[in-house]
Amino acid sequence: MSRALKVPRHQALQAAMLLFWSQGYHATSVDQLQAAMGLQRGSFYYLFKDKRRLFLEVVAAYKNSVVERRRTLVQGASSPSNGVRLFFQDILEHSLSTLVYPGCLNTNSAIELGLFDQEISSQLESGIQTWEAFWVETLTRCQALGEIEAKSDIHAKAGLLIALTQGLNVLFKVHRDRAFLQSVIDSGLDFLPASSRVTVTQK
Amino acid sequence: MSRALKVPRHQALQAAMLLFWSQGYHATSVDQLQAAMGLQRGSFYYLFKDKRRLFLEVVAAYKNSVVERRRTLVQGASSPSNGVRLFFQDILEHSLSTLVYPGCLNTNSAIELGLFDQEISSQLESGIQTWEAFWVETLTRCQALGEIEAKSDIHAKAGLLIALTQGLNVLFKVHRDRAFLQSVIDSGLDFLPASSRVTVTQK
DNA sequence: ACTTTATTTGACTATTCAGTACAATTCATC
DNA sequence: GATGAATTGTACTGAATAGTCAAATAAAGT
Repeated sequence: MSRALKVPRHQALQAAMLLFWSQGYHATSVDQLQAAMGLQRGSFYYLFKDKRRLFLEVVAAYKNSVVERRRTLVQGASSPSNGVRLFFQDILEHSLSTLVYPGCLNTNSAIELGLFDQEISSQLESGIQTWEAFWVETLTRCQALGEIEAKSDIHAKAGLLIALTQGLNVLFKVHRDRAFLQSVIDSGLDFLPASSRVTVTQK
Repeated sequence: MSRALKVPRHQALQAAMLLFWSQGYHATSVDQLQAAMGLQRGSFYYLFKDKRRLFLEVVAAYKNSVVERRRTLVQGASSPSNGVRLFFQDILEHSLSTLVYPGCLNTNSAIELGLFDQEISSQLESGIQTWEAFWVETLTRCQALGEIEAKSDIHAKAGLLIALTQGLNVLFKVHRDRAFLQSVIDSGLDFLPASSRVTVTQK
């Protein structure tokens, strides 16, 4: 029964994600969203209830695409500390390659929408906490392998990685200079063993 | 000749600053601004041309109040490295004491308004660059006094301080736990001599 | 072919928004 | 206390906004 969707939901969500990412929540109108998603007014509201709900879905979609991709990148690295370095390398490449989708949709939105909406905020905050937990886990693996000192405060370092991630988003606005940004990253990661130590590969 | 202003300009600007700071640019309407500033429609536009121009003035006012205060704090410290620590201590106190004006108006706005307005963006970016230059200068003084290693990459560390500042803004959203935040700051500043080394005071 | 149900369409509403117009008011100066 | 420019109050405009609705359409099952 019934008729197929003209535009697949995931595709429409992806378009909305890019728009919110590049412009923020308030600066993005339903008209713009519609157009980018290839939907008419009615379909938009039929499919996504309203702008606010759409945004919540977009945040979830962001988690399942961008965030998951980076998580996989870290986990697939030859060692946890190389995973951390790869993560920041990926951020660097991403940011140098686009002016349009700067930083992280999650944290950008957390800053823009701080007190604006309870549900949205808590969604965004949970995204940040997820990262933090992931860093704690990754750094614990580093520690177990002796890649960082046993006495290191893992939670503090995890917080520092979050801070570095977000801090880079701001630096990118001012410097599009790879060498400089690389030096900031290296400096921030100097508690890790010197880069790309080749670890024992599996037979 | 003529009549005095009902509300002094600096006072109106201060009110506008707090509103923009807590809500961001787009989420703040002229109606709200008017009300907070104690002005009627006509006076608002008479005194501040329009919302956009007001915002530019607010950014300038922010520089002359909040930013200058912190700069003075750093410069008045017993040593440059203690100045850096004092700066982050001040940020920590500020953030723990208010939920309403989170982070830095300057960088928050840079993120919200990235591609929205050329003039505003370049104003905000110059604010970031000013800080960076200030950190370079401060760290150079540290180096001259032997507080940090001679071979340290000052520019990278300056970038790191900017990143740490901004990164904390995001962490504050999730953790209002002094001990944790303090540990992140300490961890980020561990290239400085251990805190509050009492330096030779002037006679 | 007909019915059912999901989707699409585009016109419509009501509200909020930034910004304007201009008359009324105030007050330092003459 | 009259003058006139600087300030204020308020009603207005037009554009953009988010969101609604009901009729039109397409597919799938009977």
